[in-house]
Amino acid sequence: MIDNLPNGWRVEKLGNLVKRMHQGINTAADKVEFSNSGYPILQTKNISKGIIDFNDTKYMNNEYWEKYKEKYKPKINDILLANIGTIGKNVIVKEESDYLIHWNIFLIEPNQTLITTNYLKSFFDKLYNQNYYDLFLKGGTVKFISKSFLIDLQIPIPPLQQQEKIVKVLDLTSNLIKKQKELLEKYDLFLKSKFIEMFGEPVSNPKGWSLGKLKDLFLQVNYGTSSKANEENKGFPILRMNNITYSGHLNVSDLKHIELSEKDLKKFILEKGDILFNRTNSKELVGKTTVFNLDEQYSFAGYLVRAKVNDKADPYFISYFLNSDYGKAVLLNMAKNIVGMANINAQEMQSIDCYIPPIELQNQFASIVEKIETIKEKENQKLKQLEDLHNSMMQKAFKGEI
DNA sequence: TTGGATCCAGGTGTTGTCGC
DNA sequence: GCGACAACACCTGGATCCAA
Repeated sequence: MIDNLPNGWRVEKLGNLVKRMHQGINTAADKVEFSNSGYPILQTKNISKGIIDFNDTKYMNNEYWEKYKEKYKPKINDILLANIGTIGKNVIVKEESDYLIHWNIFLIEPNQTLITTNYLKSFFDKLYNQNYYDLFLKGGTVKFISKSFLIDLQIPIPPLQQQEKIVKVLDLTSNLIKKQKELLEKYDLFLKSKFIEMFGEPVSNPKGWSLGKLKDLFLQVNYGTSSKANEENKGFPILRMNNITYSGHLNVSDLKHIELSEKDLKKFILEKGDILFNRTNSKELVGKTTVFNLDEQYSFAGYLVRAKVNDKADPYFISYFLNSDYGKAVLLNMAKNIVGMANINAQEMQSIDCYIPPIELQNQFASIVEKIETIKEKENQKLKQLEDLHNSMMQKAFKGEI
């Protein structure tokens, strides 16, 4: 895995670079009883977003805390590494706080005279990005990485000063990625606030637009195909529920295909400007809406509803209306829970109350959306380039090439 | 067209077992 | 007895089938 390192570098096993490295408290083996208050026990899910998130933690009482705090309480500059679930996700402990870690997390205290916390974290991140851990998973139904794997993990070690330099370079590209993502989020926020600025809050209708129902704005509504999709790329790509994001964008990174007869082509092939509405999903996700705006020919699945607008409405206006806070609240309230799933049928969707601003104003909004979407596409390409650059830098960094 | 039922996959928490 | 590991259980999102 590691060869041809520059002068001054060496390869060392992780086990020789840490002061302590062990899993957290085994609540089952140690017969720890959880309680509703007391000291939090951090589990994998609490670090899976790359930060320490205390939401949805379990607690232990004072008796257990006193017994286990010495061993299982993280200190500043320790690294917490997920051992199960989102394996390899890790965070640096930056603040002193009273909590313990569950055994699904490894607590790692780097020996700062040999390796810096930031350098080790960068190395863990590189392995995670490369899916390296997947090669060494153990376990049956539930996979995990073992302590022996971590102890023997070979790490290229430059002098401390160079470790800091490498971290700085990698921080540079990861900060650029972070800023690029923030920029993209700002474009979305801009469009949401532009919608409110131009049309007013839907719930109060401060501009006094005429009122109606969504069905007043539709020319045609129909369900997608109920035929089974294939993964052999046969036929047309088919949009499914996972191709519509919660915020109302199309994501075609994961596609299946479907073969359509001549008769079904007209019925199930999308046209630019079609609205897609997710009728069946979990309660929170049902009602995801987007506008189809791609040049290629796509079909759509039966749990999506396609609506074509009449001359009173612009599809972007309706999509942003349904994806507004008001729209989401209406949809959440309307969704009927089936077993594990929720549903809003086409009739119910069309019965949603809405205001109807002049079509000229809606078109003006749509034109702004299209301009922003064009800019976002370019910014997304930049983001992809930055991510490629960051990955390439990580590869080079740990070979001593930067 | 609609929605109830079921299945599957992935993620995560809990419990059991084995070897040192 | 303890730690490491294996397996079971459960939850959730997503996909599909099928009867009405």
